[in-house]
Amino acid sequence: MRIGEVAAAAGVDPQTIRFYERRGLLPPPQRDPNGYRAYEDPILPRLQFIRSGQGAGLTLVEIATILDMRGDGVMPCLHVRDLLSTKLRDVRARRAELAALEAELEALINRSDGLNPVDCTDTDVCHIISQTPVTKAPNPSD
Amino acid sequence: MRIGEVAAAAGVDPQTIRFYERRGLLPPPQRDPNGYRAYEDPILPRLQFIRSGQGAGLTLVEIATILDMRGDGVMPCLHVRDLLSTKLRDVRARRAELAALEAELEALINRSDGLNPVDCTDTDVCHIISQTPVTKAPNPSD
DNA sequence: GTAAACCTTGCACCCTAGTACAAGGTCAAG
DNA sequence: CTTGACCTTGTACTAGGGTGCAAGGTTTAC
Repeated sequence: MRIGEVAAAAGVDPQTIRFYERRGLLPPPQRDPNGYRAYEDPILPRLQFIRSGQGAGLTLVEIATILDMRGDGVMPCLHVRDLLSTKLRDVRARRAELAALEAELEALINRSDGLNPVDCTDTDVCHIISQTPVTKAPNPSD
Repeated sequence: MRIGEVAAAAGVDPQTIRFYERRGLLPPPQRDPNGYRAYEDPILPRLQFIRSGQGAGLTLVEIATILDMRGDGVMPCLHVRDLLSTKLRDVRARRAELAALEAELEALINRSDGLNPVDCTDTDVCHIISQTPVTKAPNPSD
């Protein structure tokens, strides 16, 4: 199979496949005499696995470590459990941060209902925000 | 005040102040004869406002739009309410995504308790993950 | 006079997961 | 023969919020 066929079958862009190869998630394939990449069927489950890993919130680097263990003949199960547990902790922590931010935003919006624009002072760029506690709330798209 | 004093007073790095200036969050200050930035006192509440905005989950670009409105003599209150409402929607959506991911991770981990490493097949890089639905769950650090 | 501590500019780099583009090679159809 | 669709490589770019470094100028303390 050529890269375009693989890409179409997996639902990704050919560029993404080359990108995964550079990142070590896909092994360098055989080449046709003209230099085109020539893939074997097992590439498809491998791409599927990468997507599943992403679905579980793993980064490409983390997925690569799993793939590398398999490549070295090591069962990655325990490593995967570790990764997933860590990820779960991260997700919970992030959710808690976002819950705090959500409450903060609600409070700000509610409070702004009672404020009048004319009360804005110059030093106080905007009185809706200027009372906000300086907690290090990361951006929602962080 | 020189940049180092402002930085110390605001609790940020001098480089950060220059960075904010380049990004349009701080106006280009006066210069001493030697070329050093010479700040006036109002720089401090402005830096404070930036930190408050960040605490409310706003990006530097969003904070800059608020500051620009004030600079143009426009009351940014309505704009700020819009930003905060949008941000609140984003945060809620992100929280929902993370809740789904959390449930997914819990399911994966629970299921892995009943799995035996020897059941891993070759195509199935790791049977814990390979059943994961391919939902586009962004990474928790997104 | 000299060393430390400050200031200036501009540029590169970090992270993630790609996407876009340029310049060229290859292959099949008409 | 040419057009179009495919392939190759390498490079740069995106967002976000800075951080780090190099190479130089200035000021302060001793």
